[in-house]
Amino acid sequence: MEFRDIQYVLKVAEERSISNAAQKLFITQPSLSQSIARIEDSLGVRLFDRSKKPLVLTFAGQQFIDTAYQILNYENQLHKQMKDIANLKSEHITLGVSQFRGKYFFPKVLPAFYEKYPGITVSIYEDHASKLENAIFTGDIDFCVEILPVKNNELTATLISEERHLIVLAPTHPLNSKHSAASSIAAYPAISLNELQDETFIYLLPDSQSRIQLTNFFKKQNFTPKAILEVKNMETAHALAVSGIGVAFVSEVIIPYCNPAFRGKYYILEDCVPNQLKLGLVYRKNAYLSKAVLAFFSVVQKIFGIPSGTLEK
Amino acid sequence: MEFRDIQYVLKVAEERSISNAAQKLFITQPSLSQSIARIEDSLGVRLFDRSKKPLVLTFAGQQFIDTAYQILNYENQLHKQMKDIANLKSEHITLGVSQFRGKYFFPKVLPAFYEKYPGITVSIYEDHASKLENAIFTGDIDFCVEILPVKNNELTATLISEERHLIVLAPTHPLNSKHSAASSIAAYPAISLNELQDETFIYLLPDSQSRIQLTNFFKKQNFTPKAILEVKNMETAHALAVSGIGVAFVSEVIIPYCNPAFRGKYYILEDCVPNQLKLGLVYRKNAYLSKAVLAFFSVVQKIFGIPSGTLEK
DNA sequence: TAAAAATACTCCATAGGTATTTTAT
DNA sequence: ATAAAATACCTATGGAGTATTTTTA
Repeated sequence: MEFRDIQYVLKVAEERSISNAAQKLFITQPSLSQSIARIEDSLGVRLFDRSKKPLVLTFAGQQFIDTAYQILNYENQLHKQMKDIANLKSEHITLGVSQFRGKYFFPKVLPAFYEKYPGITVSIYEDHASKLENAIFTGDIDFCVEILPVKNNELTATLISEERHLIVLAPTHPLNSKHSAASSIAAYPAISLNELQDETFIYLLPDSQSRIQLTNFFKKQNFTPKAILEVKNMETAHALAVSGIGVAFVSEVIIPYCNPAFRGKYYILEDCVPNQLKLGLVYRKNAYLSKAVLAFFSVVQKIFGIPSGTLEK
Repeated sequence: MEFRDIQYVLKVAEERSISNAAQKLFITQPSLSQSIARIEDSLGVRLFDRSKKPLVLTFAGQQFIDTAYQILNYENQLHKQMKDIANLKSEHITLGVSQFRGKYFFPKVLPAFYEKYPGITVSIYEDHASKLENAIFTGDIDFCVEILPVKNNELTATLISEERHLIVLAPTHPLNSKHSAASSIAAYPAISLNELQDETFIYLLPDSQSRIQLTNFFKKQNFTPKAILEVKNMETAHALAVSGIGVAFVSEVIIPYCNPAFRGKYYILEDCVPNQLKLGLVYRKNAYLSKAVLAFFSVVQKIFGIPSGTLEK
């Protein structure tokens, strides 16, 4: 029993003639005669009563075509499903992102992605950065969005953007008077570590790239903050800095979303490499990336644009 | 896409290993690898992500097995249906019978048939004998039960029984005194045409075998009834004869079913060939007779027994 | 007797096999 | 280092072909 056999039987039943059916099936009559006989033999029943012309279905034949029709139905459905996936009209991807990042990433990316690939559904897995890489290995997610570099060297990444990380001071901070600070976007004035010698630094958790890279810089510069405060959330750090508790090192992405009344004064940390952190799409080395995942990557890259400037200095 | 392919994919999905699946499928690993690759190529999608061991289904693979499962489901159903028909656990036959005959035939035959072949359903097509033969040609029925011989020579028949046809007189008829007539079953006294010279004959319709054979006999004997009355139904003819309207020529089968209070006196018509009419199962020459029809034939023949005596004298 | 189906045989495409290399843990 | 999958190449089964006979309306 093969799909071909079913199609042959259905066509003969439809035409009530082996010769005519053979024509429609683009095979010869003897070949079709043999096929029908072979099918009947293998099933142990006659499907057609040849003692009449035009030939007629037996009871077994009627039952056969009823069930066979269902089979071809599902076979067609199967092919359609696969074709839709091949053409990216249907698919599903799962991606991980930190709770902090999702707020800025998805509103920027998903509308364009859904517009271009309406059939592809996206599952979002939100967790702390530390857990995302693990989720890749368990297969819970196809990839994740993270600040590079990745910790696990079984992983690799595609760079999608660089975002500046800035020192934020309270609007009332005395240091502001020393600089012509811009409080919003675009070019920020530079500030040096020396100037921040007496400040309380508001740190993120130790496993965040933002903190890792900042403290590595401090070590290289033999700089020790006067005091330290540790919080989980970058937005909390920002808010504390704006209220004058200390200084924080935050991504520029949070500024546009922040109510202007609650913004601080922003500075680029002088001579600091990590003032530009790299955002990447992270996945397993040698991972199979479905067409849908690659489609998502391409949409993300188009939206973020080719990262400008040299990053590896 | 063949059923084999589906089974291969399902087994690999189940085992999460091509090698293990190949073992279970009794083929070699390279052969199965090739098959899976061929299937994926033909569908244009990857079903398995080989970048991990044990390998894992892609989204397309999940969709595939969901639908493929349905297909195999219906394929199994199809094979079961055909097997049941081959084993006579399921089938359907349609048979024709005259309205008169059904009353005596089915109560005798169907209980035993249903007992032996509970899966075979029987459709009954009741019509006048004249229309039954036609129904065979239109395909409305597989065969019919009729008094032989058949009229159409495209048909043939299997003899199942002979039934005596008897002259019936009213219990009050003067002729009874000349014979030691038994009013019930078993041996009946003979009566000659001469004795019936002055009787009114109650005929059935001209196309009934009972009448055809009786009137042929009359012609051969140069006998002409004094008067004729024509009715459609043999039981009506019988009832009229019993009530003294005339004499009728009726099958012995009706006697046991008849209330003894309404029986007549029964005689064998002397020297008359048609006093034994042949009942047969009638079907097209060269007709395909399904196993179920043949099963029905065998049950009928067993119940009626091999017809006794010589019929062709 | 003419059209359809069955039979006899020949051929080749492809599923499956063996041997080996590549890949992943 | 080892177990699994992929690749290369070979073999043989069975579906489709042509030619012919048999059957049925």
